[in-house]
Amino acid sequence: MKYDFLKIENKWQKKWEEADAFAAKDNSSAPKFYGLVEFPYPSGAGMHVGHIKAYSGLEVVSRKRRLEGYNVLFPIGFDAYGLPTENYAIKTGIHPRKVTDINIEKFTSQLKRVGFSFDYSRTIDTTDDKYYKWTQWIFLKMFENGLAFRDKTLVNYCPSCKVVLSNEDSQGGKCDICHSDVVQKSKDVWYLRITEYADKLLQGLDDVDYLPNIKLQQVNWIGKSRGAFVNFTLNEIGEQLKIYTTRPDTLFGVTFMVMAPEHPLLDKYADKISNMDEVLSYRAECAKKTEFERTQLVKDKTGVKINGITAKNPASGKDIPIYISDYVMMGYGTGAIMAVPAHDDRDYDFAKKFGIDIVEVIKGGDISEAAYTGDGEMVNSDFLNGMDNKKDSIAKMIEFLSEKGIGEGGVQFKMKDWAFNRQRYWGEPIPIVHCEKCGMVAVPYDELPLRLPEVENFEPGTDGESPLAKIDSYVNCKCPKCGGDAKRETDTMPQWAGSSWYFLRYIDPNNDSALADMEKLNYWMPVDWYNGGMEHVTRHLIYSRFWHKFLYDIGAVPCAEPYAKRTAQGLILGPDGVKMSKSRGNVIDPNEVVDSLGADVLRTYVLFMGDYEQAAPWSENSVKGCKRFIDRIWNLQEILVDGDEYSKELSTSFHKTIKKVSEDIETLKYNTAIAALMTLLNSIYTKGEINKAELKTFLLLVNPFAPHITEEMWEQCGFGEMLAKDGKWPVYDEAKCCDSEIEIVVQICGKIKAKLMVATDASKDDMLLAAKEAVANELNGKQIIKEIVVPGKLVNIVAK
RNA sequence: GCGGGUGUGGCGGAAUUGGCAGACGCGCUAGACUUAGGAUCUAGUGUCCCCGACGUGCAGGUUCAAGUCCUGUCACCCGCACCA
Repeated sequence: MKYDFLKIENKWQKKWEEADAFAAKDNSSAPKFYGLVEFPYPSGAGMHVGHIKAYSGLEVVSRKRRLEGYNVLFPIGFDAYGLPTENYAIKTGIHPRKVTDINIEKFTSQLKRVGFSFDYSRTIDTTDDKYYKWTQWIFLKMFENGLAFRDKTLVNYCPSCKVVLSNEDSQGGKCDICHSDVVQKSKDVWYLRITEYADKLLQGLDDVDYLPNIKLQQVNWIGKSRGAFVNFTLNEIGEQLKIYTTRPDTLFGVTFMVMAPEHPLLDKYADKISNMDEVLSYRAECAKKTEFERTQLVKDKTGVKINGITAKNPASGKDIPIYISDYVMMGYGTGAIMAVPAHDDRDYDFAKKFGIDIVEVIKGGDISEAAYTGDGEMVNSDFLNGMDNKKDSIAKMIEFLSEKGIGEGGVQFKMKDWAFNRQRYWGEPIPIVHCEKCGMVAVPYDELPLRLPEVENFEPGTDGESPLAKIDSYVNCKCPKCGGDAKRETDTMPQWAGSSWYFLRYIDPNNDSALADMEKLNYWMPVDWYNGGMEHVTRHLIYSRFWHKFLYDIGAVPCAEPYAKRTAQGLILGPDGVKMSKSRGNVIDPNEVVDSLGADVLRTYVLFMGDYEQAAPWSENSVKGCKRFIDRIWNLQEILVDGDEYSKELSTSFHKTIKKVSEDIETLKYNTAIAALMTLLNSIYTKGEINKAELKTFLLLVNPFAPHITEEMWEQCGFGEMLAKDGKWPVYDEAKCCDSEIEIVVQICGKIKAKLMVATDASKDDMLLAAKEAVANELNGKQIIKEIVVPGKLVNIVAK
């Protein structure tokens, strides 16, 4: 009888739903497992095969855990605020709320058709006011604690999307949404002081089990460096110019200084600078450059010498010139540097171009040719001379600076504060009121959620103003503090807000008095295993860890780190080996695969196609292999015989496979787990029959990958009503994992000469004896020099 | 430039501590069944000068034994990028 996958998959999806088969229990004494997958943005295009792969990994783990007796929380939700929906609304005039609801419904039905065992009763939607009430609550807590603040600074601005972008959203100088060039613009923006948590975010990595490359990316992103802050006296005005350096050992080699073009000291002492007009025009030129242009012109240094102000090298006492150049950024360190051309490539290029002295202070290179950035013995450095630059001179110099009161050791981070507002409609309203008398005032907690008002026109203003600014009834309000006339903040939060704490809400999705109940948090947190895309490792993952650490500090959550373990899946490429994209026309629609081959085949294939963590191309042919696998499982019913224990012939294979599959699922090696199941299936067909005990185990092992067919066969064979309810994950006996006899290889000088069977527990001597007998002819007349015996593997005889 | 990763048949990919390279799947070849086969089943399938030799990007090295360890080198991919 042919396997009617459409009918049977539908049948079990309904049964699971009716039986609430995958609901997590809140008051359970069973051990818990919290598996988390990155919740999707419900785009109009519907699900992508990438989603299937991302969810299938932990889906398999979750199903296995349930069979092992765990109380499993495996939830799903929707990260529904964001630009695509808003842009669609602008284009079509359909309200984003409506678009979002339609898309969520579409996604949900697609997820269910794949048979994912999510607990749908806990589904959350970040745009639901019951949810964003708590997003706003967290924001207010941060505001209260001085972590949310407003500042006028240069921001990354996308002229096309008309929004301010965070550094994370404008990597490479391109807008993350529309990919046009980002420009620098001075604007009043909201920031979250994530830098305050830089050290905690770094240290926390020691306590979690993330893939090494994920950790590393976070470490690099946080970018901690050790060095020193040094004050250089400006001769003509007596003021100090503070710099940051990681190389205090080279202080004697400082022959000039460079300030960022935007440095505020320039404006303060404009009257002392004789060529201020030149300075201003250079500054204007830099502001016009996009981030992209600034990084493109890496080689060619530009700058202007500041006439009228010089600095004093605090070590050598020499007077040195000051320049401005856009190779120094206002956003890192202090916005000014000490330049050591002999030992820094950039300073070297600049000095060569502007004809500045180059003084060697570390031996080892040829500074007439290039900067020497290696280590070596200190020279031309007074009290440091003769020392090793790495070992002693840094400490010595910092000591010298502290004594003189002109500097101290310190650290810097590459990570910047998080620009936390967007001039857009479809986002969480920032619950702040601007009052002329009281300044910025928080909306009282009991007025949350501050609901997003209805608007006619979602288009942002040309001046980068939020659409909310056009709604007088929203903007004009009373100050919660003094009761006087005030205006509401009209910017909204960025998309990353709602996703920064969603995993907490799954634990208690309907709570109206707290973001989640503490007792439940205590039971479920932390997330035991979080899987998602590599692309979120520097943004979402850092942001959410930051929020969580803050919530921990104010006592709202019970643990310091949200995710105990984090993994990432590789991309599914198009059949042409290139990243799937609509424009390339190489997109595979998971729904079509479900329709034509079935959900079990789709699920199995995305895990079988290659290394889970590596990118792999979709293959229309290969997927058929998984279809055959599923069909062959169905046909096992034709060779089913009675029997309540494993047959002699297959016992070892079963124990081995249970072991292999159990272990591989825990280490993301789904491809080899499935391969082992295929191998076992082949052995069964070779034998020609399978007994009930064997089939039961086989169905259980396959169930996490292909739940529908295994449920159906479970029922038909009378093993029980529902595998998901009454199945128990099979156990193996280590002692039964190997046969009594094993094949070993006999080598002479490393070349294979024979293969033979020996008892698994044969001694080294027995093995050697058997081996010598097997290759007696070859050894004739030769002198044996060495004999190597590896139990259970091989015998190698070295002979001349 | 810096950091990380990957190079294995026609393809996707397997290979505990160094111990039979190519598991499993696709594709391909031949056969069976069939009105038919893009269904199913059976057998075969790294290469070549095929009783033997050669084979894991390339060149060396260590070892009884190297895909795995060491040195050098090339190519591709990803992340960051004038971070002082």
